[in-house]
Amino acid sequence: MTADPTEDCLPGNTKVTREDWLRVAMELLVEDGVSEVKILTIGDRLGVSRSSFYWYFKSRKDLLAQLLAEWERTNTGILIAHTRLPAEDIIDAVNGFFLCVVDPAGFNHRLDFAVREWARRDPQVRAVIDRSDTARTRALAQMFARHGYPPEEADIRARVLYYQQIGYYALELNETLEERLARVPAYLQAFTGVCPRPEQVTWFRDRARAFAAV
Amino acid sequence: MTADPTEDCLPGNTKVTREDWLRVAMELLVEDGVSEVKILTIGDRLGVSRSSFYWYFKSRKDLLAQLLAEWERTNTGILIAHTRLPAEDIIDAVNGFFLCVVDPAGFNHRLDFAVREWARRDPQVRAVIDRSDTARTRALAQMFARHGYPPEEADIRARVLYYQQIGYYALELNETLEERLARVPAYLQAFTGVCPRPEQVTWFRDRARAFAAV
DNA sequence: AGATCTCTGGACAGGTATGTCCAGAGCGGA
DNA sequence: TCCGCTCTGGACATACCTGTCCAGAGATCT
Repeated sequence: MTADPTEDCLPGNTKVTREDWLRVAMELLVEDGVSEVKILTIGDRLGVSRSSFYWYFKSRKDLLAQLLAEWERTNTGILIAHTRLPAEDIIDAVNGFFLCVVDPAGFNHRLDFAVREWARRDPQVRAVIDRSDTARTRALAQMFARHGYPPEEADIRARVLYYQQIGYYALELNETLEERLARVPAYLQAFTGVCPRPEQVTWFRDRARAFAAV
Repeated sequence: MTADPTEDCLPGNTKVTREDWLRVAMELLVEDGVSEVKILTIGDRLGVSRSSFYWYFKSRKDLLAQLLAEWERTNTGILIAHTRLPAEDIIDAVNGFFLCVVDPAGFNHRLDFAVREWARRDPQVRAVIDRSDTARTRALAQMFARHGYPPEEADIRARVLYYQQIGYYALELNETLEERLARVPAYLQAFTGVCPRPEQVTWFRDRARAFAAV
């Protein structure tokens, strides 16, 4: 289904690569959750039999471990990087953080929730997530602290901001971009306690719309 | 396993009731998610064969529909009721709302997330959840509005508060009660923009600890 | 050309789920 | 007492998943 009909002349008898298996597995994880990451389903989408899978991977468990590593590398990495963008004041800093949640190439919230759901029934996955959540919250607290908030307040504001973002995505509201953008100044005020300047709101809205236009 | 050894003398050949099936199904939904709500598993826990299930229910789908209705009736009902508790000021009102998330007999966040996870792969469940989320957010906005916040600000504060709570539970942080209670004054300030009086913080902490002691 | 190495298809085994069927167990009423 | 009604156990059919095995297809190297 998703398999390119014009495959790039793979060597030998090869029809699909290990990366193909991983890519489709990740798609299924994001779209339908870990329980739907089935070797049979991926094979069907790729147009090959399951034997190919067992050539590249030891077992389904092996595949899932790769997906988890990929999640930690990308999602947590991207989020933390955005908390460290250069910023003149706290409003610009929060704007920078917001960028990664509206950027389609940034934080993948559907992947994040697929992994959280998975963790509910797998203690090892739970441990990996806990590590990421701690790192993310700390990075946000450092962001507030850099802009003059006392340690305790920086910690609380980091939690309110991070938990709220996670909560927003947990609800899967399917709001339009403009509905969200309309609330940006109010959110900035609520999260920082500071009133944003009009040009800061405009800056963020323009960047967000640019992502959507792509 | 969970079946009472001393069953209350049920009539005829009856070993378990329809309510037993529903109760254990709900336990499984809360603990392990909808994919683990299996007729075989419930039957094992009750110590009866699957035939009993098909006497009380048409199919697994039938059972799941009952569970969803039960969720909507309890979780959303309890949450909205807490937004309408009598309160002298906004701090007391938010305190009242917080009560239902620390009360073990109140809002069941594990059930809420089990249902949200379920909704990811079932559009009909999604529709039911959307209805509840809208009702919950609106009830919170009305709470802020009753205490003098202008409509737009009431809406934003409702969203920050509700999303943050959902986000907190989405992360499954497993904090201790005291860790959470230490942050209560800062949260109240962040959510309302008003500094709580010491006796208001004490009031909530005492109530929360009373629940934990049960 | 022939050997070799990589990868794939199809058959098979084993496990577990739902749903159907029917005989029969055990009270309660005529 | 015996009939009937409610509920249960166990067999059976069907489906779908993972994992194993092995023959063999197809490029590449010698």
